[in-house]
Amino acid sequence: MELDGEEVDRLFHALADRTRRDILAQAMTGDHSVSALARRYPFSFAAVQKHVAVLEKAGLVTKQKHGREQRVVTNIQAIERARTLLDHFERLWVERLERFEAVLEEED
Amino acid sequence: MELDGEEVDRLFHALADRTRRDILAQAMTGDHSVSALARRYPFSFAAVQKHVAVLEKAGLVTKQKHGREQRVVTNIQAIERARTLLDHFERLWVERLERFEAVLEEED
DNA sequence: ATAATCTACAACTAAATGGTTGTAGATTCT
DNA sequence: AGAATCTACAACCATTTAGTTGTAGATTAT
Repeated sequence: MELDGEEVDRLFHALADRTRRDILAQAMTGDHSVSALARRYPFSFAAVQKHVAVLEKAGLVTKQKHGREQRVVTNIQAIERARTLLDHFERLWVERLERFEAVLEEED
Repeated sequence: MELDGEEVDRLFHALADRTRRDILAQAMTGDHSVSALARRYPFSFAAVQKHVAVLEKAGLVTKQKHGREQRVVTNIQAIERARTLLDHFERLWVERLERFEAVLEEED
């Protein structure tokens, strides 16, 4: 598993904004159109539309057309992906600790 | 647990850069000074120093002075924190699924 | 003592980010 | 048919970001 790549950049960058995290949380709990989401924030429709686009490029959401509306649907796999990446970081740390403990064992 | 706040912004933003993720991975596997880290990248010392500062403000690393060196040490709790935040997102999604399933049960 | 190394920080630049307004095409409502 | 709604996208602006070079203070090595 690679910890580099622009895909990962986009994923964490999308999560690094309060409004986008809130939009994502909204989309997690129910289906909302872009304009329904936009009404919840003190920003223009276009601003919220851009945030959704950032989430979409990060793979965190997709859009489904329903008539004139565009429903924002979460992609739970992208969250799993982010978690897996963090797990790999943690493992590096744990493995180092284990190596350290192995050395202590030898010293006995 | 809050999913908002500038602290969280800083955390995910720090992770949203390939070089910083790599620096973090290096710091996870062993102790390195800032200049030792800087030598591994095709950037100036100052650039790497800034990346470390971003990681530090995000709480992902701390610095420990050893003589003229500054050792970069990871703070595993910050990674745990990020994982916990992602877990909360996932839970929103799962809870929604459960509500949905409960409705289906009722219909029987 | 002097030179080399490590760090901190300021000043600068180009590009990206997050917001705005405005225009225009689809779709739905009356 | 005409009005209202939803979306897409361009153009613009202010701020932040990620890089640079340069200067200066502390510490270590010769």
